[in-house]
Amino acid sequence: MDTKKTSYTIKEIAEMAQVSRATVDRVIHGRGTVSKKAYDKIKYILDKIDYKPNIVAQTLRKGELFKVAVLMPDSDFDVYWKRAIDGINKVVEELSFIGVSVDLHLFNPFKEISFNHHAKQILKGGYSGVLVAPVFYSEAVAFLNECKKLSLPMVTFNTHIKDDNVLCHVGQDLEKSGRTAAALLAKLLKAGDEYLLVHIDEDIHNAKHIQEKEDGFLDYFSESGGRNPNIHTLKIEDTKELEKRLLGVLDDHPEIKGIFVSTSKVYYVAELVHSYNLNVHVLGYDLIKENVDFLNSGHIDFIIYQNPGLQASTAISLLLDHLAFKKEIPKLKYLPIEIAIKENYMDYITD
Amino acid sequence: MDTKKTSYTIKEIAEMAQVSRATVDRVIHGRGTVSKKAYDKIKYILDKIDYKPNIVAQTLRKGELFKVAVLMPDSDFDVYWKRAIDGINKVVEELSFIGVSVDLHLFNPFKEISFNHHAKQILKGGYSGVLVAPVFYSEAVAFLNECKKLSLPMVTFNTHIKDDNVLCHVGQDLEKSGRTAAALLAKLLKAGDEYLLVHIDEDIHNAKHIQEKEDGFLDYFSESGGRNPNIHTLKIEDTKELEKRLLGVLDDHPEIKGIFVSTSKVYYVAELVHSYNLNVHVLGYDLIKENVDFLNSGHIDFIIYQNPGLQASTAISLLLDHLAFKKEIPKLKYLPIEIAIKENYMDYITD
DNA sequence: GTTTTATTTGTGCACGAGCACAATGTGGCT
DNA sequence: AGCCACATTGTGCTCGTGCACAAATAAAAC
Repeated sequence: MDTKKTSYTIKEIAEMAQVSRATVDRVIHGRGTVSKKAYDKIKYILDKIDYKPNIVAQTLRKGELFKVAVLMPDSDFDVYWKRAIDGINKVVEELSFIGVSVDLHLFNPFKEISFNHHAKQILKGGYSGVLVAPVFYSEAVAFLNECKKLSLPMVTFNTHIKDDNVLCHVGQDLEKSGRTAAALLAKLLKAGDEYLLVHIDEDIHNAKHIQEKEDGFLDYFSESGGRNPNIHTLKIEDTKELEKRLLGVLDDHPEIKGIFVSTSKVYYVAELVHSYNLNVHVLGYDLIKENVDFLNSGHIDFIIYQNPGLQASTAISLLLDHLAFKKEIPKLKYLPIEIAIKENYMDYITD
Repeated sequence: MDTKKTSYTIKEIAEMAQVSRATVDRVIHGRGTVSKKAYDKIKYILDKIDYKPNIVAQTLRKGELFKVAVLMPDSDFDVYWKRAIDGINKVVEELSFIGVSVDLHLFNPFKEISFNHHAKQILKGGYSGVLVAPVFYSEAVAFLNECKKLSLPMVTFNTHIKDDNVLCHVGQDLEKSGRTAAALLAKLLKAGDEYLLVHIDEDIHNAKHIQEKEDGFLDYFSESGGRNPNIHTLKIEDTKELEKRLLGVLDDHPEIKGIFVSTSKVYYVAELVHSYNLNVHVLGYDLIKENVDFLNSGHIDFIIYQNPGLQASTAISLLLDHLAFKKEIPKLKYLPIEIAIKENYMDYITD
C-alpha cells in the first residue's frame, strides 16, 4: 500500500551529485581521496536520504559479510548450555545466506582462565561483533573494555552485567523471577506455613545472580500486605553438606512447607524429598534432565524456565539486526519467566 | 570448520555438462526446448548434487520473489488477533530484504461470508503461499481444496483442521492445554473440592476447539489415579445468561472451589467472582486486557496463554522456510502452553 | 544442392555494491 | 612548453540468476 522508496542505490546518488559511482563509494566508506566540493555535495545527499546499502547485493558481492564470535560455556561441562548452542545454530543456519558466520568459543564454566583464554582469541580474530554469556563478572568486564577499544559491539545473555558499553542484554528479570517463585509457592501453601530458601552453587560468581532472586522472593511477601511468613535461608556451597543441613532445618522448623531453590540444582533437594518422603512443595530453576524427572515423579511442583535457547537465539538475532540491518536495538530485553509443570514442560524442550 | 561445498552454481553445472548456462537454466525451470541428450545429462547432475539456487542472487535479480497471503480475523472485531498481526509484520520486516511481500486479508470473525470473500480474492491474487487462521471449519476446508487445485501451499495457525493437504499447522496442543489447566487448579484445591467447567462462546464454530480442552481437563482427573472429583459443566452461548446460571450452579454445589473457563471470556466469570465475592479459584485463556486486569486484582489465578504473536510469526517463518529455502518443515508444530500469573504476565505482552 | 522453417544452444546484459586499475586533472619545477 | 608527482575521478569487471535475443544446428521442402 505505501510505496515509499525502499532505498536509493549508489548509482542514483552518483547521478544526483553528478559524479561517478566510485566517488560516492569513497565518501560512504571514507577511503581514497575526494575533493572537498564533491565530498560536501555527496555527504549532504547521503544525510538527507538516509542511505542504507542493499544487503543482498553486498552479500552477493562478498561471500562473508559478518563474522561474529560467541563466548559461552561449553555444554560438556554444564548441560544447561546445550540449548543455547542449539538456539544459536538455528538462527545462524537461517541467516547464513546473508553472509553471516559464527564461531563458537566455548569455555569451561568452572575456570576463569578458560574464559580469558578464549576472550583473548576473540580479540585477535577479526570479528565484527561478539555475543557473551558473562558468567565471570570481573573477567567479563575486562573483556568488555578490550572490545570497546576495538569498537567491537557486544551483546550479553543469561548473566547481566550492568555496563553501558554493553550494546544489549537479553535475559530474565531475576527479581521478578524470584517474585514469581514466591507467588507460585504461596498458591500452594496455607497461611501460617513457613518457607525455606535454598541456594546451591559451587561457584561464587553467581552470587549477584542469586541475590536478585532472593530479593524478589522476599519482596513478594513484604509487599503482599500483612501476611509475612517465616522465611528461612540455607546457603550450600558443597552439595555433600546439603542432606545434613536441609534435614536439620526442616527438623527445627516443621512448619516449613515450601522450598525455593534458586538454581538448577533443585534436583538435589527433590532427591531428599523423595528419599525421606518429606511433605513439602518444591520449586526451582531450569528444565534439565534431572529436574524433569522429578517434575514427572511429583517431587518438584514448579520449574521456572529461563529458556536458554530462546535467550541465545534472541540475543544473536539482535546482534545481527544491529550489524547487518543497522536497526535500533533495545539496551535490555527481558524474556518471559516461563512456568513449567509436569503437564506442559514437554513443549518447551522439544523442537 | 567443515568446509562442505555450499552449493553449486549454474555456471559450474554448465561446465560439468559441457553446455551453456542457459541450457541448464532451461532444465531447471522446465521452459524452452532442450534436446533429450542434454536434458538427461543435466538432470542427472542436478539430482546428484542437490542444486539449490542462490537466494541472494535471485533476490537481487528479481525484486520480489514471493508473495504470500495471510487470511485471518481483523483485530478490530476481536483484539485477540492484534498480536498475531504484529508477529507477522515483525517477521516480514526482517525478511523483506529477501524479496518477500505479504498481503494481509483480514476478515470479520463473526461472518462466514467475510471469510469467503477474502478467500476468493486470495485465489486470484497470484500468491505463492497462504497462511490461514481457519476459524470457520467448513469454509476453511473448501478454501483449502481450492488452494490445492492451484497447488498453493497452506500453513494454518491457531485453529487446527486435520487435513493432509495442510502443509503445516502451528498451534497449541489443546488436549494438553486442558490437562494443564486441570493440574494447575488441582494444585490450589483440596481433596473433596469440586470443579466447574464453563464454556462461554457466542460462536458455534469453536465447538471442536473447546471440546478438546474439556477432554484434556477431564482426562487429567480420570488418569490421576483414584481421586475423581465432581466436575460440573456449564455451556453459555449468550453472556447475558451467565450470571443467573453460574450463581445457580454454585448455589447448588457449594463445594465448587475451582472454575475453568475454556475461552478468553474468563473475565465475565471473574467479574462475578468479584461482585459476589465468591470463594473460588479461576483459570482461563489469553492475556487480553480484561483478563489482565483481573489477574492483577487477584480474581483470576492463572491464565493459559496461547501466544498468538508467536504462533503467527512461527507459522509465517515456516511457510517462508518452505517457499524460499526449500526446507523440510514439520506437519505439526506445537508451541508451549504458557502459564501466566500476576507476577510474570508482563513479559509476555511487552515487546 | 539450396532455401525455408523448426529446433536447439549460446551470448550478453541487468540487478547493487565494491574494488582494482586506468584515466583524467592540478600544481610545481626546470 | 615539457616533465614529473600527486590529487581526484571514472571505467569495467565480479558475485549468481534469469531472461531477451542472437546464433548455430538440424530437419523439411523445393
